Amino acid sequence: MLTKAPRGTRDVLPEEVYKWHFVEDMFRQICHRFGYGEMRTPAFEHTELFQRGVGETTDIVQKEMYTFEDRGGRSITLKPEGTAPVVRAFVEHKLYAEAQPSKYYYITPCFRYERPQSGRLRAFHQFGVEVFGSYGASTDAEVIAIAVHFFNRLGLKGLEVRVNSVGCPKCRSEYNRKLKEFLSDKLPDLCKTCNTRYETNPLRIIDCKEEKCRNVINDVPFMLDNLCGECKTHFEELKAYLEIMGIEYTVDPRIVRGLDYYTKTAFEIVSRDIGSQGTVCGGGRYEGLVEECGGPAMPGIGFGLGIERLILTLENQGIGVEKPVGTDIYVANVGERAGKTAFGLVYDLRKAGLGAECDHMNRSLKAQMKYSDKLGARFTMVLGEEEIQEGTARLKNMQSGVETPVKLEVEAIKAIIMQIKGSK
RNA sequence: GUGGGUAUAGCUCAGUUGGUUAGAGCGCCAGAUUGUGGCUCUGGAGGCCGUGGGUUCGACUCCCACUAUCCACCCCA
Repeated sequence: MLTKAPRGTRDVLPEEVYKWHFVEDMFRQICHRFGYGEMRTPAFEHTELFQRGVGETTDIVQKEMYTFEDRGGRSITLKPEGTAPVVRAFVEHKLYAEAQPSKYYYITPCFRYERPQSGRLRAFHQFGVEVFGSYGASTDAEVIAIAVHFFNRLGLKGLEVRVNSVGCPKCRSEYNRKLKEFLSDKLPDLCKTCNTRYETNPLRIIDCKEEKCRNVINDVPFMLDNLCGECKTHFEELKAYLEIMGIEYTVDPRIVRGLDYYTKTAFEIVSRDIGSQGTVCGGGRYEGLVEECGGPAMPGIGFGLGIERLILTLENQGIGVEKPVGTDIYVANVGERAGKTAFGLVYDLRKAGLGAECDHMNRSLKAQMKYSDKLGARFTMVLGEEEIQEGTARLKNMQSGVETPVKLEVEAIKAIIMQIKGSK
């Protein structure tokens, strides 16, 4: 136990963390370009926020939350998703008083108690964006565009954008009635979870994967075909805006997000390269959530994007991320006095902004050379009595093997190294 | 919560119908004449064979349980 990370969690070690840096930097850059500001919220919130926000009938709230009582007797929950906390912060800081729309992005860990499998962890990470205050479908399209552009910039291929509309409270209750009517005499043919759904959330039945249910669902009326005028217009506009940007998509009337708060637009972006948990990005519009969380009646729209799934897709598509070279120069030493000199020089080089390294293991020169090679150092310099006496040494370019004489001064060494780095 | 697979060195994996000192490749460390890496060669360190029971003269090998892990369902990112 002591030496094992808890089930469903993973360590990201230095040998792969550069991939995380790469996607994080890219995501930040793109969000800033689209006019989104970063929001950081705590890893945990009051349990009630998720019960109200995510919805009592959802699997997440019913059986997947990490909930505990803190020492002050409060019920606390590790965040299972990113939207509710951002909504809470938006309301708490009265950001609705600012000029609208308000646009935010976040990078956050999330926690859900589930059976781990490929692309599914108990502690995982999400990129996300949320926009508040805009009813227009152009906003929905912009949000989708962020994700699409992000994936394109990373060089991902074969991702499919699927869009749907799940209607608003008005047309959905109408539709639910129609749906229940349609299903009323078919209940015995549905699975047991769907029989529960029939009462709690009939919309979810059309998303069921059970064989027996699918047969029934085949000619079920879709929400998409029963939208009210407003929702219908909104969906048509969304598609038009996507076309303006040249974003390819498919309409999938079966998309039903598992979070209760979605209205109108629901979408997902799916990868075929990472096994059965293929949804890399999922989101939609939520017009009642801000009010539900104690704020003014104000719409929102956003998405969550799974970072582990994203990196999995990257790897499975063979997209290499260049591993940054950390060590510009390795200073090897021969003899004890040289060891001290090298140690001091390395500190000076680091202060001057270079990645520098020296021996800590009392190794032979040969072993130090090997080590320098393993570090991937751009240059290696050997310091011995002779070099110290003369105040000059040779800088060996580890790729070409060429040695260049250089004065033992930080600026002189840096000049040569920067020349090579700059040309890369 | 349900189902299936797997568990041997740091990593990837061999391991005979159960038989005595458990192997390989990679990695790590050290050497191959004086102060120079990558290739090659030699040597070395490193295993409660996931944990606990059972069968047996004897278990890495067979049986059971537990745990972990992987994959799928479910759900979702």
